[in-house]
Amino acid sequence: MRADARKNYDHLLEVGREVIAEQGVDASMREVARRAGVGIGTLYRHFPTREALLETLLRGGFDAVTAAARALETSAASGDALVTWLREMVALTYRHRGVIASMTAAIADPGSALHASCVELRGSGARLLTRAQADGQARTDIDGVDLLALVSALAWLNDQPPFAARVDGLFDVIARAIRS
Amino acid sequence: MRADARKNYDHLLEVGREVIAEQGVDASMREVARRAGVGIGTLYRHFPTREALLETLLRGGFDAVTAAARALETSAASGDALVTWLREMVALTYRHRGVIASMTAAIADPGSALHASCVELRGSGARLLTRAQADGQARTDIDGVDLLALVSALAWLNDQPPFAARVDGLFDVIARAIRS
DNA sequence: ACCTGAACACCGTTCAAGT
DNA sequence: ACCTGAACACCGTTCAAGT
Repeated sequence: MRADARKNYDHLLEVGREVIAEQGVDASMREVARRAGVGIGTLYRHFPTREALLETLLRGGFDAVTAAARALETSAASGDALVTWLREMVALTYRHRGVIASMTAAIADPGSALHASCVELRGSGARLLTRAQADGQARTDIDGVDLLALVSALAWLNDQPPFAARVDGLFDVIARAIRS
Repeated sequence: MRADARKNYDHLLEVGREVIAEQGVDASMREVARRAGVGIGTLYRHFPTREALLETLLRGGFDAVTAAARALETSAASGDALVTWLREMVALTYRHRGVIASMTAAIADPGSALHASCVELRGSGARLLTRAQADGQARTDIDGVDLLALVSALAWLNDQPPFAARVDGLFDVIARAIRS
């Protein structure tokens, strides 16, 4: 990549992160280009679709949680490990408003650039769940998909102004239900 | 209202219901006008904002659930009555994809035409919860807002293709958590 | 190679002009 | 009174033209 292109690429990512932090994942691509002081065509040259920009922005955070989950797999208390994962997932979505919608869309669409990261994320939670279930630390009538659904639901609540303040308490309700 | 205006009004509502059923609450107003065979200005004359059309379309269903909840308040088993209300709420949102987002937006915005209906809906659930709590049929560390949050989360899951198939099972997880 | 911005096909909403 | 559709200010995305 040419030096000027590299500079634009990096700057677009930086500005993109800023704008998404302010306005959520539905922020306008044109707005990103404008703020980056770059033609809209330049943005689309580097990121052929808005999902492509989002993907580059979000993958890091997703993979970090997956990595953290790997570490949790060998921790002592399997029930606590599971709840810690839940908490990290909610925190992840807290950092980027609306990200959970991107995640469920990516899971549903194998063609999405975020698909692999999301499937791994789900797998990391599923392994923690299985271990907790084997230890009698989690109810056995749910699986990894249900787990992701429950954490996604909490994340969604976090994005809804009338409910955001309740998420801490609701987290406990859900966490206790999972540990039953 | 003049006869021709009345006809347009009714037809717009009918077509609007159709389009929202097909495409969810994010459907295009222009599409509604086109299908109704009417100028876009005519739609905006009758419904000054997309929320106004949505409100007219949704209020009936909301108020029906509120009315049903009133009847449940005097039913025998307070715990079962609460779960029945939960089930009706999820069914309500099942009928119109995406309606739950309109509901939380309406709750957050007192200026919304749907605000009153939604607040009443929340109140109807809160009364059923209070009664169940008094009977020892529901956990006492949640209130009406938490209840609406949980049912909204289920409704949201119902709108997400990767999770929709799991909602029945997850409903039980949540319902049991509430009755604890 | 890379950048630019006009162009295309959309959107919600407004409003001057017609009946 | 009411209807119409061009107009405005947006959007995501594409692409011919420039450097």
